[in-house]
Amino acid sequence: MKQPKFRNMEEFAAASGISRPTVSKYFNDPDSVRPSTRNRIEAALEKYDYRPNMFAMNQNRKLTKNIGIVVPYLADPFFAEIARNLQERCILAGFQPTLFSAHGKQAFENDILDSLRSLKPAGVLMAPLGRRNSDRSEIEKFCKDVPTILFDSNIDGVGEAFVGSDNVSFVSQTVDYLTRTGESPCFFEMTEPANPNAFKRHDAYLAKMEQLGLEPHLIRVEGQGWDFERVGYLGGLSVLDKGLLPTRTVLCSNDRLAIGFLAACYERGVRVGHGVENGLRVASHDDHPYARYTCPALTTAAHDYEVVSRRAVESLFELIESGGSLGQRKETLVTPRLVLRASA
Amino acid sequence: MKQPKFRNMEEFAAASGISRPTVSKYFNDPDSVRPSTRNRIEAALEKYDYRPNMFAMNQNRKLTKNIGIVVPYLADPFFAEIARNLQERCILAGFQPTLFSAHGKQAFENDILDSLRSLKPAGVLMAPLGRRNSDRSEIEKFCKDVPTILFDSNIDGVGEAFVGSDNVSFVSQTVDYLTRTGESPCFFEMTEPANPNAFKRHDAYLAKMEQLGLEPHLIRVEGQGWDFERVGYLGGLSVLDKGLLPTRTVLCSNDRLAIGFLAACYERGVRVGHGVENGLRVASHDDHPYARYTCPALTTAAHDYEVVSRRAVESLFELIESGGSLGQRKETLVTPRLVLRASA
DNA sequence: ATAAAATTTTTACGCGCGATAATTTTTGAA
DNA sequence: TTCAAAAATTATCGCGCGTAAAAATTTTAT
Repeated sequence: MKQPKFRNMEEFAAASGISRPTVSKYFNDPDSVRPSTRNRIEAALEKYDYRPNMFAMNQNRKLTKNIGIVVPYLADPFFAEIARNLQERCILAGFQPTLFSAHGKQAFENDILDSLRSLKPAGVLMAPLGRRNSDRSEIEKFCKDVPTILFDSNIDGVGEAFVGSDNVSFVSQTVDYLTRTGESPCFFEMTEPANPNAFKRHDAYLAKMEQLGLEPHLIRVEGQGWDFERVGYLGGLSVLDKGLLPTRTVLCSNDRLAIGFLAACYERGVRVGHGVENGLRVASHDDHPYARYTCPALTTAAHDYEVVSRRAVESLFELIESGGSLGQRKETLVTPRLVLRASA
Repeated sequence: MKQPKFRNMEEFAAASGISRPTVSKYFNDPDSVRPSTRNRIEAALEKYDYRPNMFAMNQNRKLTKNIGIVVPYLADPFFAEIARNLQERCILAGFQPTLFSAHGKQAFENDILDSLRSLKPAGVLMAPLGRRNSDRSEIEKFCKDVPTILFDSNIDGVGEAFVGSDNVSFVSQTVDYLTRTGESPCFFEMTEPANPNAFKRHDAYLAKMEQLGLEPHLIRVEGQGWDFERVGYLGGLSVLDKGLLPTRTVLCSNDRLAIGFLAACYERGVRVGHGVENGLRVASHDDHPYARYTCPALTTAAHDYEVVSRRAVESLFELIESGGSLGQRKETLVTPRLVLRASA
């Protein structure tokens, strides 16, 4: 059984036989004290179980050990997964990450920026709602105050760096694959996407088709918000019922749309799959955690979650160590990899 | 354009013509000052844009406005959805929620408790990893220090109250429905579930079958961790290939298992659906956000997210207002509702 | 109008820790 | 052993705000 807790650092320092400023230094950075004293402090820590008051700690520190992680929509498993990854890396580096989700709404995103300011974070990792949905001027102001790395979705010139997957490569790989193995695809997308990467993929599809000397076909379905599966499902039903598919190969802008589209195909009895007689081929982008459990399993281009999150955190630490400015805004694009499954 | 920010409350108070202690009172509880002075402060707030330093604020306050929300696994859309719901409610009530995920690991869960202590939260909403996976004694100690409401998964006697869905009712409804519309189901589950509700559902299945005078059949598949879809998929393949299904009606312990199982059925060409010739019927529990996009769409019993989150937050506020103890530990079980789709 | 009640102002202290400067001790190399 | 560099100690402030008590003011009731 451990000693009753101390009321403050003074008492703990006394009990461990070290002066308070040294203990304070230790908590700020354990490596900043001599190994022998570090051991003594850690021995006392084992014995007595004391934790500094984080409010008092952060009040006067120029730089806290807090890190903010902001995602646009946490109920999207893609963001849940990458947020988990980022959090773990921050903790391992001795920081204390706090997770925020804008839940798809600009008002929340702005509220989060306010909350973040009062956290006085050493740095922020932010995946914004995107160019069209974020309040650019607010985010810009925020990035002037707080060292911020954008990830997943870029806003030109905002933040000290950007790390994300290469949307052009996503589309290029899938279109290439589909074209080589059969008919080239039409592109299934939302008319008003919530996800900003959708625009880049749209452009990349048109460019790639032009490069290949092929005629592009866009299938644009109605719907807004973040309920992509629903949009893909309803749009899919409508497209199938009206016979609007210009090709038998469909490339969806993202996996969540594809999940809905495949559900629509199943419901209408439309067969889907690579090598399926008279079947549709369906492919997509992201490698959503559920992409391998669709029917049939989804051929898609996969984010390299591991590399994206590692690079983002590395960039942030570099930024923090540099004192808040990197001089040059750096954009890192991680190359996705094609994952072949049964759907195309 | 707003004034350059003030360095502290003193300056803001001076600029707004109110004394600092009164301003302090206002930030602690806007209703504790006279309406006329409240208006004056809020007018100044509009004009000058000042926010109190949250670290200095919380340092001496006995009770902060912080609320901790802890879930076992944020990448599970069920928890993502309910966390979102809880967060919104807390914000509306003027609290500042902070979200934590244990990522399925006991060590993380314990770390979170430590972080929470130093947040000095007014209260905590916690969905623990569960009786078998949580460190009961640690959570118990924590609940003694911090007013805590458990939700989703109960640990007997721990916390001031529990709010969750009624697992018995889940199973009772699905078994009843399946039995009335055809053959009664076998029960598809994991041998070592990560999710504690699985045990309750297991027991409820056996009890229900006994009550109906029917013979229960358990199909228990190997696998551990939180990758339920994978477990359901691999287990499904194995069961189908070995012809181990005792009945043509399968009730899965939860939707994520069912998603994997349905993928296995699809891959093996096993037809599934209500009214499908020679088809399997598959049903489940939770109404996972993706349950309507499986192939076929999943018949399931649905959590009432809305009610569970509302009740949990209500209980917490009651607990906070009562000063940290309700006297009697209250357990609230919300009744799920059957959602009929194509799979059964 | 006057007394009583409610609210605000004034004044002052303390919280727990970060930070600094001056002093003393320890370390490690010559 | 000697001495300079490195580290720890002592002493002392200040941060921004909560909080408490007493005095002054405003509001409400009579």
